[in-house]
Amino acid sequence: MTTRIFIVDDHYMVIEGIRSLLQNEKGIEWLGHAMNAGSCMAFLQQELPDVILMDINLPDKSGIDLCAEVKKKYPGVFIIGLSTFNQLSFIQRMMDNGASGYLLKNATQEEILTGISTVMKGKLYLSAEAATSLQQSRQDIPVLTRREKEVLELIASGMTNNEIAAKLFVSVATVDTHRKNLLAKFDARNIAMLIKTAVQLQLI
Amino acid sequence: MTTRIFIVDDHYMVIEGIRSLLQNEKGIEWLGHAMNAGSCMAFLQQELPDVILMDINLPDKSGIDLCAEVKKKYPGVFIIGLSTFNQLSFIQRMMDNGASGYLLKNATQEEILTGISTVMKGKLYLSAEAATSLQQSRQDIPVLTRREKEVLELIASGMTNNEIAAKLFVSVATVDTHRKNLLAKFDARNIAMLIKTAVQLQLI
DNA sequence: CTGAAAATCATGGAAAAGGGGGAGAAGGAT
DNA sequence: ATCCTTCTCCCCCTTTTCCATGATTTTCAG
Repeated sequence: MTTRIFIVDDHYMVIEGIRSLLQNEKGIEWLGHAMNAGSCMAFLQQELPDVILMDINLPDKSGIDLCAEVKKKYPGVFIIGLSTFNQLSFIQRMMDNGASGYLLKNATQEEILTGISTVMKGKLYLSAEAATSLQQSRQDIPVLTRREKEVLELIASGMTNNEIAAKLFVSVATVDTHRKNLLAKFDARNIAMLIKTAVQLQLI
Repeated sequence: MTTRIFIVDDHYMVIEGIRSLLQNEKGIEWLGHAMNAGSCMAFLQQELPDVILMDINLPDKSGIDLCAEVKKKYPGVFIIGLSTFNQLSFIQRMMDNGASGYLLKNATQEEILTGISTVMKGKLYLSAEAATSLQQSRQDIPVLTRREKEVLELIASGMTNNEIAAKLFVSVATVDTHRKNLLAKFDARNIAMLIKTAVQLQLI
């Protein structure tokens, strides 16, 4: 039984690397690649792979969103996230959206094959070396409400509470409350610390 | 005449991708790869390539620093930076340290070959699609003094002027001055905007 | 329909940042 | 020797953030 693989990554070198690593493997059929979310969705209408290797960063849409979209439309497809070591925090969100695991971009041929066969059995594949820091980061990512995200971005853009209140047509007190809640959720002492964390987690 | 290539990148998939793209090219000799700065320097003591393809992010040292180090010890080697599109601002710093050009990680085989042959002639290779945004970003990176960097990091860690002054054994007025200068250099309206920009430029 | 979560608003006070200006000392570079 | 940058320090005043505490209305899923 062969496993049909499709890859979505905007870096040609990575696509070529994986293709090269998998090309002589028995039981693996290479269906092709897409370099953005749009052409990925287009391809899936034609042909359905067993496993999709999906990068976190895509030009037109984040892999996190694309993952949710694909799983909603094609629940049977297994998705493996591709990430670099310093992107581990995003993988968690991808797995919350239905991904079955992730591979680091410095994975060896063996790890890739193990990952593919693991998720094909319906299990999760978590790279051992990274699983621990993932556990940690999982708790560290605050869950923000729609309004909080909005306020956070405006704060980061340099606006004061007054200006934000005017822009959102709410009172300053409301903005202040959101600000306070943001500080609490990020466990930050002040805005400087808040913004630093938020940018590093790419929430902004 | 063959060009001897060496690559430094901590992502195995990228190494494999480039190797695969270059392996059947005449005039290209593949010397091997390193996955960190240390083993790169070790390799260069044994054998000297004509061109090094070098990633920006390495586990033990930044490609920016490694680039300076290599060029100082082996001025004859040409270095091509490897970057993703959202890392363009760092490439400038790499080229200030002696790199002869850069390739995006979504470069095609043709672009890679063109890049290599261009730098071998002693010219700079700038990917056309990215050259413009590079020009722009070049000016946008503020040059900070040693003390300013120090203060910036402490601000980002959530400390107040008072605490920073105590930590650095200077008066609050001094810290305040640095803070003001930072705001001016980043053209930021307040700390939120400052920190956001600084983190995005990876100055923190 | 009904909780729980989210969004809204408020008061008041202490702490910190922002904005303008000025100025002396230390060090390096030419 | 002189210039320039950096680092240091000061004053005054306004704005904004931060903290504590409490409360009402919306929204939305079970």
